[in-house]
Amino acid sequence: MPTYLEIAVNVPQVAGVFHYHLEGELEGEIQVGHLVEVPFGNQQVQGVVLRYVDKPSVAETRPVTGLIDSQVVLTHSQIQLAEHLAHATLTPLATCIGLMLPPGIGQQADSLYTLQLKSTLATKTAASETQKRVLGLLEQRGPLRGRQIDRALPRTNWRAAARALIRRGLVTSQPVLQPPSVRPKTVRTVRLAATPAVVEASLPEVGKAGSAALERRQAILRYLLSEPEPVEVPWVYAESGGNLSDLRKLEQIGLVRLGEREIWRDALEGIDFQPVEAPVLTQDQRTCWQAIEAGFEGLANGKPYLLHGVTGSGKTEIYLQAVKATLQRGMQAIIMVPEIALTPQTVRRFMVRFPGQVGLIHSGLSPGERYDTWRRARAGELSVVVGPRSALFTPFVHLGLIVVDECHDDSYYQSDPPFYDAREAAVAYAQLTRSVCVLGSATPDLSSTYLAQQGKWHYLELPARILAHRQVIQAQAKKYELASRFRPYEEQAETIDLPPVEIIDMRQELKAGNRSIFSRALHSALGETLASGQQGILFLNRRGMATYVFCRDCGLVLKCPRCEVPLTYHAPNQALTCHHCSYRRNMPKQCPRCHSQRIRQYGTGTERVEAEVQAVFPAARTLRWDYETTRQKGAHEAILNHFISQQANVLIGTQMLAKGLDLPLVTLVGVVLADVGLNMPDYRAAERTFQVLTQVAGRAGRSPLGGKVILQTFHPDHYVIQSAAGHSYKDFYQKELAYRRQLAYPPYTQLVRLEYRHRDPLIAEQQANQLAAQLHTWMKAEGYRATTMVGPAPCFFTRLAGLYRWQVILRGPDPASLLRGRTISDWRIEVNPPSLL
DNA sequence: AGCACGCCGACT
DNA sequence: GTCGGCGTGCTC
Repeated sequence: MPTYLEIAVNVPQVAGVFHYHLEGELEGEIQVGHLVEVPFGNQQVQGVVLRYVDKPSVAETRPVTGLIDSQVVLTHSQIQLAEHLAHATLTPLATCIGLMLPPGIGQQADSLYTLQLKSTLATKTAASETQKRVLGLLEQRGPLRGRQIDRALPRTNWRAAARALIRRGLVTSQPVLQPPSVRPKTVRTVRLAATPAVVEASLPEVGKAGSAALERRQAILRYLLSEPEPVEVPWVYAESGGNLSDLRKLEQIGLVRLGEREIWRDALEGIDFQPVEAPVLTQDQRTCWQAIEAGFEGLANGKPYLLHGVTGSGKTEIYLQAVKATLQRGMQAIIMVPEIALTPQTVRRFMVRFPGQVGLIHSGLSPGERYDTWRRARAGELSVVVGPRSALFTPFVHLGLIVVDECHDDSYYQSDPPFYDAREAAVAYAQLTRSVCVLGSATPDLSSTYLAQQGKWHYLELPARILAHRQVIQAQAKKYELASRFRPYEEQAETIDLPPVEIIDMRQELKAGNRSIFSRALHSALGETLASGQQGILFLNRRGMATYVFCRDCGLVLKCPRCEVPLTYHAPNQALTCHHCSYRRNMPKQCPRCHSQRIRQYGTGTERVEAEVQAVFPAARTLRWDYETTRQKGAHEAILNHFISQQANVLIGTQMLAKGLDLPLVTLVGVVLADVGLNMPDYRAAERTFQVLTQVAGRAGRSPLGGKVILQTFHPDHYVIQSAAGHSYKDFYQKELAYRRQLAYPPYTQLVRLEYRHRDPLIAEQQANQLAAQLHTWMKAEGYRATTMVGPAPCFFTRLAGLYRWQVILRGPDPASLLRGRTISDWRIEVNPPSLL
């Protein structure tokens, strides 16, 4: 009776699982989680063993043909997580498993195409253009793999042509499966292979008398006589002056044996950190910590903790306590951060507190380094991993804690296939592994807070801004010869209020004849800041860069009469379009409300702001921090250091400014136009604007110098502007929640977004209409009465990389269930995406 | 009729 | 990803 296995094959298009049996020497060797090689159709492919089965689902199973890595690649919990993701995101299981393998391990099947000898003649009789191109390519470059031909002949259906050639016997194809492209790094070692007495006796005979080789080999042997363990060969070379050919010669004689030892490629190697003691917690922190500590005792009921704490309230210290508790229990921790480059300060605190136990994952790692971090975690050599969303897939066997720092950040959502939300996955994974899960933010997503309010998550709050310990503050105050604006907070810490926010009505500025992008208030505040040697930040909401149309006199924004979504201005034909329903109209000559002529599109970039600052304050040293200036590796850190070391005094930037940076000497934050983001045609536009304004306002006044925020807007009464200016999350939450309920958007419904891309706008539109009709049929047939369809309509960013985009949105209690089990090829399907642009 | 090509479904 | 089966449209 053979052993049967259920295996997920690594073929991205294949959703199902398949049954195989074991035979020969593999019997008894293969475990759940192993990466194996199996036949699949005509090909050899990789597969992951999911479970043993008693009865295969088919009469005839085929055998597993090889074991690719002797260690398992997935833990049992990871297999469960992959299954959860496949279900929740409508993604094939094999694709979800692919997320969990470090890059380089997973290899997909391919074919090697070889030209047959009679080809020269055949080239002439080839029927089609594509066939001729395939033959020509093979003639020129010899046998090629499918992926190489893909690169040489993009956007051709060369596979069909190749198939015809194979049928005619002009070309042969042979299935190939490449071995993993990453392997453990090893170093050569050497040890004595004979007894010391034998070695001593052989010393005079290991080379020609008087030769340099003899001396070198003798030195090698003498050194090895003093070393009982195998020694890495570079040491031997350094000690003896010998080389590899000497070692080979000695091995031939039988005096030494060469071996190999695995070594880790460690990106943190050579960096020394002094361990730092944990500070005493404040009362608020203690309360939060006690609740989380109960989770470690199994009292969390599997519910995650939402840690809501204003900027600088000490959330990281709570995470550090949780990590400490995890390690004390012999378990491991995953710390997710939005983007390492933007949060160097947070990352450093983990490395300093737990020296030698922390692994970092970031985009700068080589595949080999990433693979080694993954292997060290699997081998139990690391206990803490800090990284972006992919850090969740670290193969820890005894996971005890998952932290999601700045959990409101959109980078936790992978917006390319396979689409998944690392926050949702983290919560699910914590439940599967019975780990404690802590999600922290100063501005949690509405949906997260809603879950906490419903009692489905635990809610913890850190309301006070604790910026530093008393001694630090007093030292700073002394340095700047100032009376501190901090107040004592409990015994050890000091607190400071969030900075005051001044709302500037830009309509009044225009009426007063000020047409500059700076209001008079911002102009004078910036002048004062520069004059007193302090630093300022000017923030632009780049997402709002899309050109919408509004009236400079009354603030009216032109919206779609059907969708209540701002219309978007398109320069080429001067038309306005709704990106939800395709409504179009011409650009009006005057404002429909106040009949002012001053109605036009709006958009401003960082370059323009920088130029403006320099024009008004020629002595200002400006620094731009945006997509353009941070493309180079290490640019984030360079810009940050430049600013922190006061080589610049005005930092002009976009979203990145809102991430958890600690810039202590910033006393002024100017938001050039607070409402741009509000007018994006997206149900979360208000939420995102509130989050970014709150976060950026939190950058000001983090030192004894204090600080203030100036918020320029055309909508001074808008609830987002008002709540952000008042630092009132609760006000915003309540108002926004009411809107969501009214408009049936999350958290009251779930969404599925289906997107189609094509070079030809007409084909994209046709496909969208066709799918919409199909969805209607399914919804009707299966009684999806509470589910509504929005669209089809062109996406907000209509054209991306030369492709036209159309979308259909499904909104209802569980729209994903309508699509589960169906295949909709060529469409990108997202479940609960954070944005509908 | 014979061939190429596109589409679809199966692959354990 | 490959393959076979099928329908369509072109050429002989």
